[in-house]
Amino acid sequence: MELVEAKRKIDEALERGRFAVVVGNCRVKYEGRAASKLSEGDRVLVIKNDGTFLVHQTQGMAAINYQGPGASISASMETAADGDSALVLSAFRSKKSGVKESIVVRFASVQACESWALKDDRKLQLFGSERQLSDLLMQDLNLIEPGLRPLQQESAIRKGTIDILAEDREGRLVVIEVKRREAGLDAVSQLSRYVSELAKRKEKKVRGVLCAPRMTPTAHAMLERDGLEFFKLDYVIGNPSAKIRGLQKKQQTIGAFSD
Amino acid sequence: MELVEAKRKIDEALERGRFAVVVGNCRVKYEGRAASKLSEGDRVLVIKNDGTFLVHQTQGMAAINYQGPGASISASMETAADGDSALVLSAFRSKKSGVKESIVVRFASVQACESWALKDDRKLQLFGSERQLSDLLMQDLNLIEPGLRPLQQESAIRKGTIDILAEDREGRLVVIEVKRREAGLDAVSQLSRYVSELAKRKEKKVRGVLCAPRMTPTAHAMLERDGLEFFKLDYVIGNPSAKIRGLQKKQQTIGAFSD
DNA sequence: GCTGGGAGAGGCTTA
DNA sequence: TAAGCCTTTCCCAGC
Repeated sequence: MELVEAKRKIDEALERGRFAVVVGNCRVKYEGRAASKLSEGDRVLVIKNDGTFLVHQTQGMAAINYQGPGASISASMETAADGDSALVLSAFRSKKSGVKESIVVRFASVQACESWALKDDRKLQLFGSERQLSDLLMQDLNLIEPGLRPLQQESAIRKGTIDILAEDREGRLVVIEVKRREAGLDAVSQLSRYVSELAKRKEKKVRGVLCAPRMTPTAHAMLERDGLEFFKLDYVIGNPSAKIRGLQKKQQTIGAFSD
Repeated sequence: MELVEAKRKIDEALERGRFAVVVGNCRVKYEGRAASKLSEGDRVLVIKNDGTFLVHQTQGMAAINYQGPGASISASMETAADGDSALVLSAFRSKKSGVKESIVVRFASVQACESWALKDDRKLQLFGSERQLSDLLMQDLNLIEPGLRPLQQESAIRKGTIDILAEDREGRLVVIEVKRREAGLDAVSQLSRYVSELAKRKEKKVRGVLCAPRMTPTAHAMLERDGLEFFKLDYVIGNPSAKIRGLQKKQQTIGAFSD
Protein backbone atom coordinates (compact mmCIF):
# COMPACT_ATOMS: atom_id res chain seq x y z
CA MET A 1 0.00 0.00 0.00
CA GLU A 2 1.19 3.51 -0.81
CA LEU A 3 2.42 5.45 2.21
CA VAL A 4 0.44 8.54 1.24
CA GLU A 5 -2.70 6.48 0.96
CA ALA A 6 -2.01 5.02 4.41
CA LYS A 7 -1.52 8.52 5.80
CA ARG A 8 -4.84 9.64 4.35
CA LYS A 9 -6.57 6.67 5.97
CA ILE A 10 -4.96 7.34 9.33
CA ASP A 11 -5.86 11.02 9.21
CA GLU A 12 -9.43 10.05 8.51
CA ALA A 13 -9.44 7.49 11.33
CA LEU A 14 -8.03 10.03 13.79
CA GLU A 15 -10.50 12.65 12.73
CA ARG A 16 -13.47 10.33 13.10
CA GLY A 17 -12.22 8.72 16.28
CA ARG A 18 -12.00 5.25 14.87
CA PHE A 19 -10.13 2.18 15.98
CA ALA A 20 -7.18 1.77 13.61
CA VAL A 21 -4.60 -0.89 12.81
CA VAL A 22 -1.45 -0.36 10.76
CA VAL A 23 0.79 -3.21 9.63
CA GLY A 24 4.17 -2.60 8.13
CA ASN A 25 7.93 -2.36 8.32
CA CYS A 26 9.06 0.26 10.82
CA ARG A 27 11.51 1.55 13.40
CA VAL A 28 10.37 2.66 16.83
CA LYS A 29 11.78 5.19 19.26
CA TYR A 30 10.53 5.96 22.75
CA GLU A 31 11.56 8.66 25.18
CA GLY A 32 10.00 9.37 28.54
CA ARG A 33 10.38 7.75 31.94
CA ALA A 34 12.93 5.57 30.20
CA ALA A 35 14.11 5.44 26.59
CA SER A 36 14.14 2.72 23.98
CA LYS A 37 14.91 1.98 20.37
CA LEU A 38 13.73 -0.79 18.13
CA SER A 39 15.28 -1.12 14.70
CA GLU A 40 13.70 -2.21 11.48
CA GLY A 41 11.10 -4.98 11.39
CA ASP A 42 7.46 -5.80 10.64
CA ARG A 43 5.11 -4.68 13.42
CA VAL A 44 1.44 -4.13 14.09
CA LEU A 45 0.33 -0.78 15.42
CA VAL A 46 -2.97 -0.45 17.25
CA ILE A 47 -4.56 2.97 17.71
CA LYS A 48 -7.65 3.51 19.83
CA ASN A 49 -10.04 6.40 20.04
CA ASP A 50 -8.99 7.23 23.61
CA GLY A 51 -5.36 7.79 22.63
CA THR A 52 -4.12 4.29 23.37
CA PHE A 53 -1.18 3.53 21.07
CA LEU A 54 0.30 0.02 21.00
CA VAL A 55 3.23 -1.36 19.03
CA HIS A 56 3.17 -5.15 18.80
CA GLN A 57 5.96 -7.37 17.59
CA THR A 58 5.27 -10.79 16.08
CA GLN A 59 6.07 -12.54 19.34
CA GLY A 60 5.25 -11.99 22.98
CA MET A 61 2.16 -10.96 24.83
CA ALA A 62 2.98 -7.43 25.87
CA ALA A 63 3.13 -4.50 23.47
CA ILE A 64 6.79 -3.62 22.99
CA ASN A 65 6.07 0.11 23.10
CA TYR A 66 2.91 1.72 24.30
CA GLN A 67 1.15 4.87 25.30
CA GLY A 68 -1.95 4.80 27.46
CA PRO A 69 -5.27 6.62 27.06
CA GLY A 70 -4.85 10.37 26.74
CA ALA A 71 -2.01 10.43 24.28
CA SER A 72 -2.30 12.74 21.30
CA ILE A 73 -1.59 10.94 18.08
CA SER A 74 -0.45 12.41 14.79
CA ALA A 75 0.59 11.28 11.34
CA SER A 76 3.03 12.89 8.93
CA MET A 77 5.16 12.15 5.90
CA GLU A 78 8.90 12.43 6.20
CA THR A 79 11.63 12.36 3.60
CA ALA A 80 15.05 11.19 4.71
CA ALA A 81 18.38 12.54 3.44
CA ASP A 82 18.72 9.59 1.06
CA GLY A 83 15.41 10.46 -0.52
CA ASP A 84 13.45 7.57 1.00
CA SER A 85 10.15 8.65 2.44
CA ALA A 86 8.44 7.34 5.53
CA LEU A 87 5.06 7.50 7.23
CA VAL A 88 5.62 8.71 10.76
CA LEU A 89 3.01 7.98 13.42
CA SER A 90 3.64 9.37 16.84
CA ALA A 91 2.01 9.55 20.24
CA PHE A 92 2.77 12.28 22.78
CA ARG A 93 1.66 12.52 26.33
CA SER A 94 2.37 14.79 29.29
CA LYS A 95 1.81 13.04 32.58
CA LYS A 96 0.56 14.90 35.61
CA SER A 97 3.94 14.29 37.19
CA GLY A 98 5.35 16.54 34.45
CA VAL A 99 7.07 13.74 32.60
CA LYS A 100 6.70 14.04 28.84
CA GLU A 101 6.58 10.87 26.84
CA SER A 102 6.74 10.18 23.16
CA ILE A 103 6.71 7.23 20.84
CA VAL A 104 7.67 7.72 17.22
CA VAL A 105 7.03 4.95 14.70
CA ARG A 106 8.61 5.36 11.27
CA PHE A 107 7.05 3.13 8.62
CA ALA A 108 9.21 2.53 5.56
CA SER A 109 6.42 0.47 4.06
CA VAL A 110 2.86 -0.39 4.94
CA GLN A 111 1.19 -3.73 4.21
CA ALA A 112 -2.20 -2.81 5.60
CA CYS A 113 -3.94 0.14 7.15
CA GLU A 114 -7.56 0.02 8.18
CA SER A 115 -9.96 1.61 10.64
CA TRP A 116 -13.43 0.86 12.00
CA ALA A 117 -16.13 2.62 13.96
CA LEU A 118 -16.64 0.23 16.87
CA LYS A 119 -19.32 0.30 19.53
CA ASP A 120 -18.77 -1.28 22.92
CA ASP A 121 -20.07 -0.14 26.29
CA ARG A 122 -19.80 -3.40 28.21
CA LYS A 123 -17.44 -4.00 31.07
CA LEU A 124 -15.61 -7.15 32.01
CA GLN A 125 -17.01 -9.09 34.93
CA LEU A 126 -14.17 -10.76 36.78
CA PHE A 127 -14.54 -13.55 39.34
CA GLY A 128 -11.97 -14.69 41.85
CA SER A 129 -10.20 -11.43 42.57
CA GLU A 130 -8.58 -10.90 45.93
CA ARG A 131 -11.29 -8.48 46.91
CA GLN A 132 -13.97 -11.06 46.17
CA LEU A 133 -12.23 -13.71 48.25
CA SER A 134 -11.91 -11.20 51.06
CA ASP A 135 -15.64 -10.43 50.80
CA LEU A 136 -16.46 -14.14 51.02
CA LEU A 137 -14.20 -14.64 54.03
CA MET A 138 -15.86 -11.71 55.79
CA GLN A 139 -19.14 -13.66 55.69
CA ASP A 140 -17.81 -16.28 58.06
CA LEU A 141 -14.42 -16.00 59.69
CA ASN A 142 -15.17 -19.17 61.68
CA LEU A 143 -13.63 -21.04 58.77
CA ILE A 144 -10.25 -19.64 59.75
CA GLU A 145 -10.78 -20.12 63.47
CA PRO A 146 -13.91 -20.68 65.57
CA GLY A 147 -14.98 -17.56 67.39
CA LEU A 148 -13.21 -15.12 65.08
CA ARG A 149 -15.32 -11.99 64.66
CA PRO A 150 -14.87 -9.43 61.88
CA LEU A 151 -14.21 -5.84 62.96
CA GLN A 152 -13.37 -4.05 59.74
CA GLN A 153 -12.54 -4.66 56.11
CA GLU A 154 -10.01 -2.61 54.14
CA SER A 155 -8.98 -0.49 57.10
CA ALA A 156 -6.24 2.00 56.37
CA ILE A 157 -3.40 2.41 58.83
CA ARG A 158 -0.36 4.58 58.36
CA LYS A 159 1.64 1.79 56.79
CA GLY A 160 -0.90 0.48 54.34
CA THR A 161 -4.29 -1.13 54.20
CA ILE A 162 -5.35 -4.14 56.28
CA ASP A 163 -7.52 -6.56 54.30
CA ILE A 164 -9.52 -7.82 57.28
CA LEU A 165 -9.25 -6.81 60.92
CA ALA A 166 -10.83 -9.25 63.40
CA GLU A 167 -10.97 -10.20 67.06
CA ASP A 168 -10.41 -13.72 68.38
CA ARG A 169 -12.10 -15.50 71.28
CA GLU A 170 -9.64 -14.07 73.77
CA GLY A 171 -10.25 -10.57 72.54
CA ARG A 172 -6.95 -10.25 70.71
CA LEU A 173 -6.73 -8.29 67.48
CA VAL A 174 -6.13 -10.42 64.40
CA VAL A 175 -4.81 -8.91 61.17
CA ILE A 176 -5.76 -11.01 58.15
CA GLU A 177 -3.99 -10.62 54.83
CA VAL A 178 -5.61 -12.34 51.87
CA LYS A 179 -3.70 -13.45 48.77
CA ARG A 180 -5.39 -15.05 45.81
CA ARG A 181 -2.24 -16.85 44.77
CA GLU A 182 0.90 -18.25 46.33
CA ALA A 183 2.28 -15.90 48.95
CA GLY A 184 5.92 -14.87 48.80
CA LEU A 185 8.30 -12.78 50.90
CA ASP A 186 6.54 -9.57 50.00
CA ALA A 187 3.23 -10.81 51.43
CA VAL A 188 4.89 -11.72 54.75
CA SER A 189 6.64 -8.33 54.85
CA GLN A 190 3.33 -6.65 54.29
CA LEU A 191 1.52 -8.56 57.05
CA SER A 192 4.45 -8.12 59.42
CA ARG A 193 4.37 -4.38 58.82
CA TYR A 194 0.67 -4.15 59.67
CA VAL A 195 0.96 -6.31 62.79
CA SER A 196 3.88 -4.42 64.29
CA GLU A 197 2.29 -1.07 63.51
CA LEU A 198 -0.94 -2.09 65.19
CA ALA A 199 0.81 -3.73 68.15
CA LYS A 200 2.77 -0.53 68.75
CA ARG A 201 -0.35 1.59 68.56
CA LYS A 202 -2.55 -0.60 70.73
CA GLU A 203 0.32 -1.52 73.03
CA LYS A 204 -0.62 -5.16 73.09
CA LYS A 205 0.03 -8.38 71.25
CA VAL A 206 -1.58 -8.55 67.82
CA ARG A 207 -1.91 -11.73 65.78
CA GLY A 208 -1.29 -11.88 62.04
CA VAL A 209 -2.80 -14.47 59.68
CA LEU A 210 -1.81 -14.90 56.07
CA CYS A 211 -4.59 -16.50 54.00
CA ALA A 212 -3.36 -17.87 50.71
CA PRO A 213 -3.68 -21.04 48.63
CA ARG A 214 -0.01 -21.72 49.46
CA MET A 215 3.30 -20.14 50.42
CA THR A 216 6.87 -20.36 49.18
CA PRO A 217 9.15 -22.16 51.70
CA THR A 218 11.29 -19.08 52.34
CA ALA A 219 8.20 -17.01 52.97
CA HIS A 220 6.89 -19.64 55.36
CA ALA A 221 10.18 -19.60 57.28
CA MET A 222 10.02 -15.82 57.60
CA LEU A 223 6.38 -16.04 58.67
CA GLU A 224 7.19 -18.44 61.51
CA ARG A 225 10.21 -16.41 62.61
CA ASP A 226 7.97 -13.35 62.82
CA GLY A 227 5.42 -15.24 64.90
CA LEU A 228 2.73 -15.02 62.24
CA GLU A 229 0.25 -17.67 61.14
CA PHE A 230 -0.74 -19.27 57.86
CA PHE A 231 -4.22 -20.37 56.82
CA LYS A 232 -4.62 -22.35 53.65
CA LEU A 233 -7.23 -20.65 51.53
CA ASP A 234 -8.90 -23.31 49.42
CA TYR A 235 -11.14 -21.87 46.76
CA VAL A 236 -12.70 -22.77 43.46
CA ILE A 237 -13.12 -20.44 40.54
CA GLY A 238 -16.39 -20.83 38.72
CA ASN A 239 -18.17 -18.80 36.13
CA PRO A 240 -19.96 -16.64 37.21
CA SER A 241 -18.71 -16.82 40.79
CA ALA A 242 -15.89 -17.81 43.11
CA LYS A 243 -16.37 -20.01 46.18
CA ILE A 244 -14.24 -20.76 49.22
CA ARG A 245 -14.21 -24.44 50.12
CA GLY A 246 -15.26 -25.20 53.65
CA LEU A 247 -17.26 -22.08 54.29
CA GLN A 248 -20.15 -23.28 56.43
CA LYS A 249 -22.58 -20.46 55.91
CA LYS A 250 -24.36 -20.35 52.61
CA GLN A 251 -22.16 -18.21 50.42
CA GLN A 252 -23.75 -15.24 48.82
CA THR A 253 -23.40 -15.35 45.11
CA ILE A 254 -20.93 -12.64 44.44
CA GLY A 255 -20.76 -11.20 41.01
CA ALA A 256 -23.80 -13.04 39.71
CA PHE A 257 -25.29 -11.32 36.74
CA SER A 258 -27.85 -11.74 34.05
CA ASP A 259 -26.69 -11.72 30.53
CA MET B 1 -17.94 -10.24 5.97
CA GLU B 2 -19.41 -13.75 5.97
CA LEU B 3 -18.56 -15.76 9.08
CA VAL B 4 -17.61 -18.81 7.03
CA GLU B 5 -15.26 -16.70 4.94
CA ALA B 6 -13.70 -15.34 8.13
CA LYS B 7 -13.27 -18.86 9.45
CA ARG B 8 -11.52 -19.91 6.27
CA LYS B 9 -9.15 -16.97 6.56
CA ILE B 10 -8.40 -17.73 10.19
CA ASP B 11 -7.77 -21.41 9.46
CA GLU B 12 -5.36 -20.39 6.75
CA ALA B 13 -3.61 -17.91 9.04
CA LEU B 14 -3.26 -20.51 11.80
CA GLU B 15 -1.95 -23.10 9.38
CA ARG B 16 0.65 -20.77 7.93
CA GLY B 17 1.60 -19.23 11.27
CA ARG B 18 0.59 -15.74 10.34
CA PHE B 19 -0.20 -12.71 12.43
CA ALA B 20 -3.98 -12.25 12.36
CA VAL B 21 -6.48 -9.59 13.35
CA VAL B 22 -10.24 -10.11 13.62
CA VAL B 23 -12.67 -7.25 14.15
CA GLY B 24 -16.30 -7.86 15.02
CA ASN B 25 -19.15 -8.14 17.45
CA CYS B 26 -18.54 -10.82 20.05
CA ARG B 27 -18.92 -12.21 23.58
CA VAL B 28 -15.92 -13.38 25.57
CA LYS B 29 -15.54 -15.96 28.30
CA TYR B 30 -12.41 -16.78 30.27
CA GLU B 31 -11.73 -19.55 32.75
CA GLY B 32 -8.43 -20.31 34.39
CA ARG B 33 -6.62 -18.77 37.33
CA ALA B 34 -9.68 -16.56 37.57
CA ALA B 35 -12.83 -16.37 35.48
CA SER B 36 -14.51 -13.61 33.51
CA LYS B 37 -17.34 -12.79 31.17
CA LEU B 38 -17.76 -9.97 28.74
CA SER B 39 -21.08 -9.59 26.96
CA GLU B 40 -21.82 -8.41 23.48
CA GLY B 41 -19.79 -5.62 21.87
CA ASP B 42 -17.33 -4.74 19.09
CA ARG B 43 -13.79 -5.89 19.82
CA VAL B 44 -10.48 -6.43 18.11
CA LEU B 45 -8.82 -9.81 18.42
CA VAL B 46 -5.07 -10.15 17.85
CA ILE B 47 -3.56 -13.57 17.18
CA LYS B 48 0.19 -14.12 16.96
CA ASN B 49 2.19 -16.99 15.61
CA ASP B 50 3.53 -17.92 19.06
CA GLY B 51 0.06 -18.49 20.48
CA THR B 52 -0.46 -15.02 21.90
CA PHE B 53 -4.18 -14.23 21.89
CA LEU B 54 -5.38 -10.73 22.80
CA VAL B 55 -8.90 -9.34 23.04
CA HIS B 56 -8.97 -5.53 22.91
CA GLN B 57 -11.91 -3.31 23.70
CA THR B 58 -12.26 0.13 22.14
CA GLN B 59 -10.92 1.82 25.26
CA GLY B 60 -8.04 1.20 27.61
CA MET B 61 -4.46 0.15 27.19
CA ALA B 62 -4.49 -3.41 28.43
CA ALA B 63 -6.09 -6.30 26.57
CA ILE B 64 -9.30 -7.17 28.40
CA ASN B 65 -8.71 -10.90 27.95
CA TYR B 66 -5.49 -12.54 26.93
CA GLN B 67 -3.48 -15.68 26.61
CA GLY B 68 0.29 -15.63 26.48
CA PRO B 69 2.68 -17.41 24.09
CA GLY B 70 2.14 -21.15 23.97
CA ALA B 71 -1.61 -21.20 23.73
CA SER B 72 -3.21 -23.41 21.13
CA ILE B 73 -5.74 -21.58 19.07
CA SER B 74 -8.65 -22.98 17.13
CA ALA B 75 -11.57 -21.77 15.07
CA SER B 76 -14.99 -23.35 14.60
CA MET B 77 -18.52 -22.57 13.52
CA GLU B 78 -21.31 -22.89 16.01
CA THR B 79 -25.06 -22.78 15.63
CA ALA B 80 -27.09 -21.67 18.61
CA ALA B 81 -30.51 -23.01 19.58
CA ASP B 82 -32.18 -20.00 17.98
CA GLY B 83 -30.53 -20.81 14.68
CA ASP B 84 -28.04 -17.95 14.76
CA SER B 85 -24.56 -19.03 13.89
CA ALA B 86 -21.31 -17.78 15.33
CA LEU B 87 -17.61 -17.94 14.62
CA VAL B 88 -15.88 -19.24 17.74
CA LEU B 89 -12.21 -18.54 18.25
CA SER B 90 -10.62 -20.03 21.32
CA ALA B 91 -7.24 -20.29 23.00
CA PHE B 92 -6.28 -23.06 25.42
CA ARG B 93 -3.23 -23.37 27.54
CA SER B 94 -1.98 -25.67 30.27
CA LYS B 95 0.46 -23.95 32.56
CA LYS B 96 3.32 -25.82 34.16
CA SER B 97 1.59 -25.28 37.48
CA GLY B 98 -1.17 -27.52 36.14
CA VAL B 99 -3.69 -24.72 35.76
CA LYS B 100 -5.67 -24.96 32.56
CA GLU B 101 -6.82 -21.74 30.97
CA SER B 102 -9.19 -20.99 28.18
CA ILE B 103 -10.58 -18.00 26.39
CA VAL B 104 -13.56 -18.42 24.11
CA VAL B 105 -14.60 -15.59 21.80
CA ARG B 106 -17.94 -15.95 20.02
CA PHE B 107 -18.30 -13.65 17.05
CA ALA B 108 -21.89 -12.98 15.96
CA SER B 109 -20.57 -10.87 13.10
CA VAL B 110 -17.20 -9.99 11.64
CA GLN B 111 -16.31 -6.63 10.13
CA ALA B 112 -12.78 -7.54 9.13
CA CYS B 113 -10.47 -10.51 9.25
CA GLU B 114 -6.97 -10.38 7.85
CA SER B 115 -3.57 -12.01 8.31
CA TRP B 116 0.00 -11.26 7.30
CA ALA B 117 3.33 -13.06 7.17
CA LEU B 118 5.52 -10.73 9.21
CA LYS B 119 9.25 -10.85 9.71
CA ASP B 120 10.90 -9.34 12.75
CA ASP B 121 13.96 -10.55 14.62
CA ARG B 122 14.96 -7.33 16.35
CA LYS B 123 14.85 -6.81 20.06
CA LEU B 124 14.01 -3.68 21.97
CA GLN B 125 16.93 -1.81 23.45
CA LEU B 126 15.88 -0.18 26.68
CA PHE B 127 17.78 2.53 28.54
CA GLY B 128 17.30 3.63 32.11
CA SER B 129 16.31 0.35 33.72
CA GLU B 130 17.05 -0.28 37.36
CA ARG B 131 19.82 -2.69 36.44
CA GLN B 132 21.50 -0.02 34.28
CA LEU B 133 21.37 2.55 37.06
CA SER B 134 22.84 -0.02 39.41
CA ASP B 135 25.64 -0.69 36.92
CA LEU B 136 26.40 3.02 36.69
CA LEU B 137 26.46 3.44 40.47
CA MET B 138 28.87 0.51 40.77
CA GLN B 139 31.38 2.53 38.75
CA ASP B 140 31.76 5.05 41.54
CA LEU B 141 30.09 4.62 44.89
CA ASN B 142 31.89 7.76 46.12
CA LEU B 143 28.91 9.65 44.79
CA ILE B 144 26.82 8.18 47.58
CA GLU B 145 29.51 8.57 50.20
CA PRO B 146 33.26 9.13 50.04
CA GLY B 147 35.21 5.98 50.74
CA LEU B 148 32.43 3.56 49.90
CA ARG B 149 33.86 0.49 48.17
CA PRO B 150 31.82 -2.01 46.14
CA LEU B 151 31.97 -5.62 47.27
CA GLN B 152 29.36 -7.34 45.16
CA GLN B 153 26.50 -6.64 42.79
CA GLU B 154 23.29 -8.69 42.66
CA SER B 155 24.19 -10.97 45.54
CA ALA B 156 21.51 -13.43 46.51
CA ILE B 157 20.73 -13.94 50.16
CA ARG B 158 18.06 -16.24 51.52
CA LYS B 159 15.48 -13.50 51.59
CA GLY B 160 15.97 -11.93 48.20
CA THR B 161 18.61 -10.28 46.11
CA ILE B 162 20.75 -7.34 47.25
CA ASP B 163 21.33 -4.81 44.45
CA ILE B 164 24.74 -3.60 45.64
CA LEU B 165 26.75 -4.70 48.66
CA ALA B 166 29.51 -2.32 49.76
CA GLU B 167 31.84 -1.47 52.62
CA ASP B 168 32.18 2.00 54.14
CA ARG B 169 35.28 3.76 55.50
CA GLU B 170 34.82 2.20 58.90
CA GLY B 171 34.56 -1.28 57.44
CA ARG B 172 30.83 -1.61 57.95
CA LEU B 173 28.71 -3.48 55.46
CA VAL B 174 26.36 -1.27 53.44
CA VAL B 175 23.37 -2.72 51.61
CA ILE B 176 22.30 -0.50 48.70
CA GLU B 177 18.87 -0.85 47.14
CA VAL B 178 18.36 1.00 43.86
CA LYS B 179 14.94 2.12 42.62
CA ARG B 180 14.45 3.83 39.29
CA ARG B 181 11.28 5.54 40.44
CA GLU B 182 9.75 6.86 43.63
CA ALA B 183 10.25 4.44 46.50
CA GLY B 184 7.30 3.39 48.61
CA LEU B 185 6.71 1.24 51.68
CA ASP B 186 7.48 -1.93 49.79
CA ALA B 187 10.98 -0.71 48.91
CA VAL B 188 11.73 0.09 52.56
CA SER B 189 10.38 -3.31 53.64
CA GLN B 190 12.64 -4.95 51.11
CA LEU B 191 15.76 -3.10 52.20
CA SER B 192 14.91 -3.64 55.85
CA ARG B 193 14.58 -7.37 55.21
CA TYR B 194 18.03 -7.55 53.59
CA VAL B 195 19.72 -5.51 56.31
CA SER B 196 18.32 -7.51 59.21
CA GLU B 197 19.08 -10.81 57.46
CA LEU B 198 22.68 -9.76 56.87
CA ALA B 199 23.09 -8.27 60.35
CA LYS B 200 21.92 -11.51 61.89
CA ARG B 201 24.27 -13.57 59.76
CA LYS B 202 27.34 -11.39 60.24
CA GLU B 203 26.47 -10.62 63.84
CA LYS B 204 27.27 -6.97 63.46
CA LYS B 205 25.63 -3.69 62.54
CA VAL B 206 24.83 -3.37 58.86
CA ARG B 207 23.83 -0.12 57.14
CA GLY B 208 21.10 0.14 54.55
CA VAL B 209 20.88 2.83 51.85
CA LEU B 210 17.88 3.35 49.61
CA CYS B 211 18.81 5.06 46.32
CA ALA B 212 15.83 6.47 44.50
CA PRO B 213 14.82 9.72 42.76
CA ARG B 214 12.42 10.30 45.66
CA MET B 215 10.38 8.65 48.40
CA THR B 216 6.80 8.81 49.62
CA PRO B 217 6.47 10.52 53.04
CA THR B 218 5.23 7.39 54.82
CA ALA B 219 8.06 5.37 53.34
CA HIS B 220 10.57 7.98 54.50
CA ALA B 221 9.15 7.84 58.02
CA MET B 222 9.46 4.07 58.10
CA LEU B 223 12.99 4.29 56.71
CA GLU B 224 14.11 6.59 59.50
CA ARG B 225 12.42 4.54 62.20
CA ASP B 226 14.25 1.46 60.89
CA GLY B 227 17.56 3.32 61.01
CA LEU B 228 18.05 3.20 57.26
CA GLU B 229 19.34 5.93 54.95
CA PHE B 230 18.13 7.63 51.79
CA PHE B 231 20.24 8.83 48.90
CA LYS B 232 18.64 10.91 46.21
CA LEU B 233 19.42 9.33 42.87
CA ASP B 234 19.44 12.04 40.25
CA TYR B 235 19.61 10.69 36.75
CA VAL B 236 18.83 11.67 33.18
CA ILE B 237 17.43 9.42 30.54
CA GLY B 238 18.93 9.89 27.12
CA ASN B 239 18.73 7.96 23.94
CA PRO B 240 20.74 5.75 23.71
CA SER B 241 21.94 5.88 27.29
CA ALA B 242 21.18 6.77 30.87
CA LYS B 243 23.41 8.95 33.05
CA ILE B 244 23.55 9.60 36.77
CA ARG B 245 24.04 13.27 37.60
CA GLY B 246 27.02 14.01 39.79
CA LEU B 247 29.02 10.91 39.01
CA GLN B 248 32.62 12.13 38.95
CA LYS B 249 34.24 9.31 37.03
CA LYS B 250 33.63 9.31 33.32
CA GLN B 251 30.55 7.22 32.86
CA GLN B 252 30.76 4.34 30.52
CA THR B 253 28.17 4.58 27.86
CA ILE B 254 25.76 1.87 28.79
CA GLY B 255 23.53 0.49 26.15
CA ALA B 256 25.19 2.29 23.26
CA PHE B 257 24.60 0.61 19.96
CA SER B 258 24.96 1.20 16.29
CA ASP B 259 21.93 1.16 14.12
C1' DG C 1 12.24 -25.83 38.05
C1' DC C 2 11.43 -22.74 41.93
C1' DT C 3 11.81 -18.22 43.67
C1' DG C 4 12.51 -13.47 43.98
C1' DG C 5 11.85 -9.15 42.08
C1' DG C 6 11.67 -5.60 38.24
C1' DA C 7 8.43 -3.28 34.83
C1' DG C 8 8.44 2.88 30.87
C1' DA C 9 4.54 -1.69 34.89
C1' DG C 10 -1.20 -0.16 34.68
C1' DG C 11 -5.18 0.73 37.15
C1' DC C 12 -8.34 1.04 41.18
C1' DT C 13 -9.73 2.79 45.58
C1' DT C 14 -9.57 5.51 49.44
C1' DA C 15 -7.78 9.13 52.57
C1' DT D 1 -4.34 14.52 44.30
C1' DA D 2 -1.33 11.19 46.56
C1' DA D 3 -0.35 6.73 48.24
C1' DG D 4 -0.99 2.03 48.83
C1' DC D 5 -1.46 -2.22 46.55
C1' DC D 6 -3.74 -5.70 43.43
C1' DT D 7 -3.03 -7.82 38.75
C1' DT D 8 -5.54 -13.95 35.00
C1' DT D 9 -0.01 -9.29 36.15
C1' DC D 10 4.35 -10.93 32.56
C1' DC D 11 9.03 -11.62 32.44
C1' DC D 12 13.78 -12.72 33.44
C1' DA D 13 17.72 -14.10 36.01
C1' DG D 14 19.90 -16.80 39.64
C1' DC D 15 20.26 -20.80 42.46
